[in-house]
Amino acid sequence: MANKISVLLVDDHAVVRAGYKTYLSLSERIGAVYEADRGETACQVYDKQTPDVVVMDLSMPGLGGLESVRRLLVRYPHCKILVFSIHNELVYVTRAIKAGAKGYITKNNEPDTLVTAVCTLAEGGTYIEPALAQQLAVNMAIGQDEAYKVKSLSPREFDIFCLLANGLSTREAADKLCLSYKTVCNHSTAIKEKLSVKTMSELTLLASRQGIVKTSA
Amino acid sequence: MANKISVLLVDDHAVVRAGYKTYLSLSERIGAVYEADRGETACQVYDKQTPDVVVMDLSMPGLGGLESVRRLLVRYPHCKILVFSIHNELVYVTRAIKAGAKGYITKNNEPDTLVTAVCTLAEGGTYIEPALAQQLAVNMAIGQDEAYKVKSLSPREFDIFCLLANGLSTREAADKLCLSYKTVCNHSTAIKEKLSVKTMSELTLLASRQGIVKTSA
DNA sequence: CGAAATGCCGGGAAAACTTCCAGGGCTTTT
DNA sequence: AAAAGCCCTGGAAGTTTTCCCGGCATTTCG
Repeated sequence: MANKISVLLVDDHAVVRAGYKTYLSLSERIGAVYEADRGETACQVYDKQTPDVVVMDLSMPGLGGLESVRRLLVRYPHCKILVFSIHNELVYVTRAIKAGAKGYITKNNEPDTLVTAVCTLAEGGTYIEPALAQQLAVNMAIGQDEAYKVKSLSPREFDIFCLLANGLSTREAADKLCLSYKTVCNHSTAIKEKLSVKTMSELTLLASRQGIVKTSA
Repeated sequence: MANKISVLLVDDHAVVRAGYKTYLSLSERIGAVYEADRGETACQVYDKQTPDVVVMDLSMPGLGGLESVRRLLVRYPHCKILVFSIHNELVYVTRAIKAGAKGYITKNNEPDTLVTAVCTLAEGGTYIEPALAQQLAVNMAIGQDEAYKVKSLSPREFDIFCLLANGLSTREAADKLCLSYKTVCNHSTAIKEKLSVKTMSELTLLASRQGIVKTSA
């Protein structure tokens, strides 16, 4: 039997981290559980502890989960990241995988699933929630729908898409991303082209259907 | 000193419930902590245990948090519900309060805040996260009730509002209404002014929240 | 009834925005 | 090394929006 698996939990809610930690500690295969409250600090903790697996929440203030995944991988190309999110939309799954995550499960699972996934990753495998993996397959087959089109956006385009759909003006989005306003304009045109919509309203509606913007509880 | 406060935790994530429970149990004022994994079961548990306070997550599969609040209140008009959500947007707060919740706090708070809120509700009070309560007050003062603003639109403006929010371009809306496109442009400006939004996306999001456009079947 | 208010319609000029095109830098793939 | 894709930017041209204006019809009120 190998050594116990060490885990780094990244989530901005202390309460939530406590819950995960409790469950992870129940498993005999899992040893130390470190914590970080956001992407920025995750790097530092990783540096010190070099955990076997990183469990990353997607929705966090600051960098956000996806960007955190990317940055971690820049510094530690071989680190194994399991994204653990509340979102069960396929868009997020594919984004996470493309960003370099080795696994994706939602928080709706039994706690055991988290342990299983962590172990799988520790052994060098990948773990994607079965239900989602299946949907993903079906989706591939159907091919030509909105989710597919959203997936066709480049990472940068997706960022801008989210901001614009949430009501930011071209200029505000540019400021937020530290880009020229013309750049965002050009991306915006490309996005509308790829999603085959003509107006910003259509774009927002599509985003709403895809669960990328939230309009109500 | 009164009896200890009994609490019912409603959240679909077992992992998350565990975290809350741990923290709640640290307080001497809090006694039994029951759990339910969704709105449907919350009623049953409430029936058996009649807890002093219900702590309800907003985003849940099935009924969803808001609807669960309403249903609980139908059966138990005096039950004290504290909504505990990740959302810090005012929309969610107002909806929760309208649904009959006695308190609202976000998950970004220190765990102690949850305890404080639970105690306040148990004593018959209300607890709304200070930062949000302040925003809400400001919001009221300014008169930013979205529904109210929509009503302030003239009949013609409302027509145009609907068309634009549904994704039509200014020109298409003009054609549809047999108007000069300049007219629609001018109306559009007035509409945005009245609704205090800057972009078409914001306008669409508002329309979506107000149920004026439908985003999903 | 006259006057004022409000809603509706659109023109012109100026400002803002988008589109189209072109180019440079970077990384990954072949 | 070449090709391809993404990202960023700028200029020029085209389009849209804004702002300000006046005209018209209806309603309200002194």
